[in-house]
Amino acid sequence: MRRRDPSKSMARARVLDVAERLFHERGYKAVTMRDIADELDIRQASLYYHAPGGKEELYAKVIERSMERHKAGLEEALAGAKDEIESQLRAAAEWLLSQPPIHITRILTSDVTSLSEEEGARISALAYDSTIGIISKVIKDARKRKELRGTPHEDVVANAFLSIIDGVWYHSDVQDLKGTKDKMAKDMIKVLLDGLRRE
Amino acid sequence: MRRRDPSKSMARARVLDVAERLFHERGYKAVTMRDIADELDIRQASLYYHAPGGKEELYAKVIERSMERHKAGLEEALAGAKDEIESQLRAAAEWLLSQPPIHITRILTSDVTSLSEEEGARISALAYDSTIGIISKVIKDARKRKELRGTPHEDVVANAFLSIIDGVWYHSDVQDLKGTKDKMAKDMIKVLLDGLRRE
DNA sequence: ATTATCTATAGATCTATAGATAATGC
DNA sequence: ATTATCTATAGATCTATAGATAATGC
Repeated sequence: MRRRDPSKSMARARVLDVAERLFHERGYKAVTMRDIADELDIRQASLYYHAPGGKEELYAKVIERSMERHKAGLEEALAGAKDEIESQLRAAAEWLLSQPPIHITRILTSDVTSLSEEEGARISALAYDSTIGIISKVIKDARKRKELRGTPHEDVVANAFLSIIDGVWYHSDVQDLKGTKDKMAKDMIKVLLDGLRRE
Repeated sequence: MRRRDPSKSMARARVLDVAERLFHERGYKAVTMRDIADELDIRQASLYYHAPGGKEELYAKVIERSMERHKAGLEEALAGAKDEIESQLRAAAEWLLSQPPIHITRILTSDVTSLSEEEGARISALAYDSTIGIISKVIKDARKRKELRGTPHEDVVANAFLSIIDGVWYHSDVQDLKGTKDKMAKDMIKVLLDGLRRE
């Protein structure tokens, strides 16, 4: 059984890593194949050895991998948390802050509009399921346990939660804010939860 | 005194309106001069009569105008509100929901990185001052009045507030959620404030 | 033979300019 | 003359393919 699948090689993984970082940072259209090749210190054309499907397929593969990792990471974090909303959101935040920011709103509102309709719909659904959908369910379940009041809609709360994490990343990057990202996230979760608990 | 400044004409205003809508919706790189011209039903080259400075300058002008309008809109809304945080945030939300979503995070993290360093820094500062900066000050002032507890950092809270408004736009667009945008925003503000009030 | 690069280049797209055309207003 | 378009096109950038080259592993 010869291992000849280039999808398993180290070089291939490096390509995906670099592409993922750039696509997440700047978005689909703002990243060129040359940008990715430059970071890898190879020629632009050489990139097609690892990404024979072209840019759109590379983006799709990158986002798929990233979203599957986030889905697994979030589910694992939640499995390790107590059956209680604060413990769960803290665990989710801890996972999210261990990864670069995902800018999920930009993916859903901007990036996917540059893809084919089919691919865009697929990526949208996957990105939603792996992030907003997971947190949304956590909120829903906490409401079933009567831990939280019944409003606003779970998806809006989940989106707020994820945007807050991205915001923590942004503000800890551009400003020299006292306190770590973890502290900022913890404080912000406390605010969100105290608000959600009032009836 | 002949009025010969094309910046005052109706056609010019239409160009800015269309460009603003597209740039806000998709971001700088995902919008081409042809996209804008197509929407205006003119040839791509004709666009340069109204935008002689080219794409980057058009983007800058569009964002400037949009940000100045938001700054004025927010300040006016706040001036008409009671000297009390809930009234102020509701007024700000009402203004923001009267306008298309701004996706401020995408502007700050993605769009500006495609501009020249100078222009990017200028647009970043302006976008911040006109949105996050305004709300941040509202939070700060409410803390001085002891209406809110002292944590988390105002900018993180302000960013969360604006992201929540964008999220309300997104979820009311893609889903058929019961309840209006205003109701969703009002509920979410209540949550945020109840959380911020606990000490 | 396989893996991973390279050079060269085609073709599409995108930004931008030059100069012509037509309508309107002094 | 001014305003607002148009056609034609240059030049840059971007995606993608073809085919050569070199190193490594059976």
